[in-house]
Amino acid sequence: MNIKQELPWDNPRFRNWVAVARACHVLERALAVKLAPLDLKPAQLDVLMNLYRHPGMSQHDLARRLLVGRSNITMLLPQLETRGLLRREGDEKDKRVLRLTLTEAGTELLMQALKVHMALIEKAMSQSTPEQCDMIGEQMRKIYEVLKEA
Amino acid sequence: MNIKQELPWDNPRFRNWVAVARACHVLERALAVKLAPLDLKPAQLDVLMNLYRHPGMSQHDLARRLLVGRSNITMLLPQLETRGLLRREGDEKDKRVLRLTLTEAGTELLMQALKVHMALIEKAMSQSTPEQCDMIGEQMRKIYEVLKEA
DNA sequence: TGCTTAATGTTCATGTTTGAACTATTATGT
DNA sequence: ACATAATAGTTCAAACATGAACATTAAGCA
Repeated sequence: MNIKQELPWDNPRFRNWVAVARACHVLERALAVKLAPLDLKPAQLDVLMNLYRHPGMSQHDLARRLLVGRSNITMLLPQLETRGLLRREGDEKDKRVLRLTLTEAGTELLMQALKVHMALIEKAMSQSTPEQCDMIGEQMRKIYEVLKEA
Repeated sequence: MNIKQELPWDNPRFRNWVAVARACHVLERALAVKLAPLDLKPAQLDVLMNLYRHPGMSQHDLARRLLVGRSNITMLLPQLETRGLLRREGDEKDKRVLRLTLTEAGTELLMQALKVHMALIEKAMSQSTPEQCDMIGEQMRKIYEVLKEA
């Protein structure tokens, strides 16, 4: 019985995806190290980034964008709110939802963190030509769309 | 004071990397769901895959390949060993190290899990041409090499 | 209107990941 | 040989993520 036939490692798609996953993983780890001086974790940076781009988001929307459970957000936010990085204010029309916005301090810290993040990404992506880089982004956005609801 | 100038989101490298991270994240989540019927987590699958490719690995080597702490491996292995999926045997020459190998059952389960994993990756990567796919893998391997020791 | 269903956020128990301190073993240098 | 360093693995407590059950509020519909 030839259990080994058609091994995934012979498949270019498999090997190449493994490379993607490893690159992601190693950049995430490096980011955690570089972010430590700011007393910020990658997950917290994700929160700040999303609130900057989408002020007034609800916790539910934030959870969906971060691909994370709602309870995770509930546990994550108090740390940032206590540090004065964001505000949670009840929506007037729908008393269930809490609207999230960055404070000045939150925006300030985000900008510092983005410098760190950006430097890492530059280091990683500067090896690709702009065309390659754009193509990668394009393919990845397709992948996200296909898997988002699977 | 123009804190907002030169925003990362205007930078193609940044936007494209964010797409990579999101694609990785969503595939990882989908994998966790599809693997649940086999009572296997993505982290455990990573262990099985690495032991299949590199039989006789030490726990330390495994930790380094998985980009994870050694204690994580210590906590992870007993679950798999108790299920009879792998063996841990002391090295003859160096009594500190434990050599890891898959059992028959472990190999069998790995093959089933790989079918699931492969199907997901096919779904994701089949949108790219073989040339695009190889280019992506090539760039990602470069990124891994650059960030590995940063 | 009332009743049912759905949505938002929280709580809590469980399982996972991490890093520092620890033991045991091997390597190195004098 | 002996003391010192380094290495492999474990333990433990703390941080973190997850999903189910829950309270509150809103929406749909008879």
